[in-house]
Amino acid sequence: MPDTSLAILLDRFVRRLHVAMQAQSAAFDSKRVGPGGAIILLTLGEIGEVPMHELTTCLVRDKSQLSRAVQVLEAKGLVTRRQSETDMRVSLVALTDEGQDVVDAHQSVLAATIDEMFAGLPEGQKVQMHSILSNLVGRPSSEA
Amino acid sequence: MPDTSLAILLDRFVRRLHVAMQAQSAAFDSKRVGPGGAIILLTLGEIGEVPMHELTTCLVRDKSQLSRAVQVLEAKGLVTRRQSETDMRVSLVALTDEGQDVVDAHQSVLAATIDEMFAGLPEGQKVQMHSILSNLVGRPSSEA
DNA sequence: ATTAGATTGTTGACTTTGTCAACATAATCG
DNA sequence: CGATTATGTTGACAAAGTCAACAATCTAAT
Repeated sequence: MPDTSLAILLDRFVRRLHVAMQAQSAAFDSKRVGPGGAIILLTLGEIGEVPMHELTTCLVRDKSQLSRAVQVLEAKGLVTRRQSETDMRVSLVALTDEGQDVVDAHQSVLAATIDEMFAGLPEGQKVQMHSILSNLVGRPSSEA
Repeated sequence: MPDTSLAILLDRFVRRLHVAMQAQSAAFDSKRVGPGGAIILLTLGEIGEVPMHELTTCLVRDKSQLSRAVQVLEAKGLVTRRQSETDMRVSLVALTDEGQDVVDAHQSVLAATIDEMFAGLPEGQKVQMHSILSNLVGRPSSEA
């Protein structure tokens, strides 16, 4: 059994989670941030105010992509940006109160959806998976 | 610790795997099928000849998306399509020999890449993750 | 101190993925 | 048979990702 199947299963799981969320999106994504905006907000909710370039390594996405996405979130009043005082280049992104509300809404639905997917299987597998993933990518692990 | 972090870690892992593969793609993706084509071919390699609609449930993607993607793969000579004899609507998709070669190439690189990502952590976590994912989405699980 | 180089973030232009509705054909079921 | 449902294709679009160029700023070497 090649590792390939792990990749396939992984893709399938992610995809299922994705469609499950999309199916409910009308009900909870009041600000219409979509999956793309949601992951940014959720990340900000976890790590607090961060410079853009740290966001790009956290989310493993191109800086241009995040630059634009954050602009949209800012326009919706969900995040703020301010210039760092020690380095004029970096702009620090943080959730607004309104952004935090969106995070809360997404979190509860997401948690429920994940719980449901894990519902049928042996206790503790969710925690186990969390632990493995945490080992895999929990740390920055930049190879630069 | 909300389940949200599981989703974030999951996204990060998938993304890392993705960029790791992309970084090597020039070296092994000789037919330029890209990630989108690759997952189709790999799936076909695992389950053999299947009707289109089964592919869509396996890959959890829109039928239109797969319809077009398969057309491209067919044009490249990597898959064949033939009409089912028992149901004139369904078209069965299967790998060609050339398609199998592409699958082999992708599999070895993918397996090596995954191995490397799991390299630092305790033995057996890869198998454990495979098992959990298999429990989660291994079966068709259509709720229709 | 000045200049060469690297870092940070933005923008432009583009490709790939994903989504949704309309449609033609074929099967199924009353 | 006729109504409905399933299968796959196409059109039209939206979202996500990629790559290169750029201005501004910091860093470090001379």
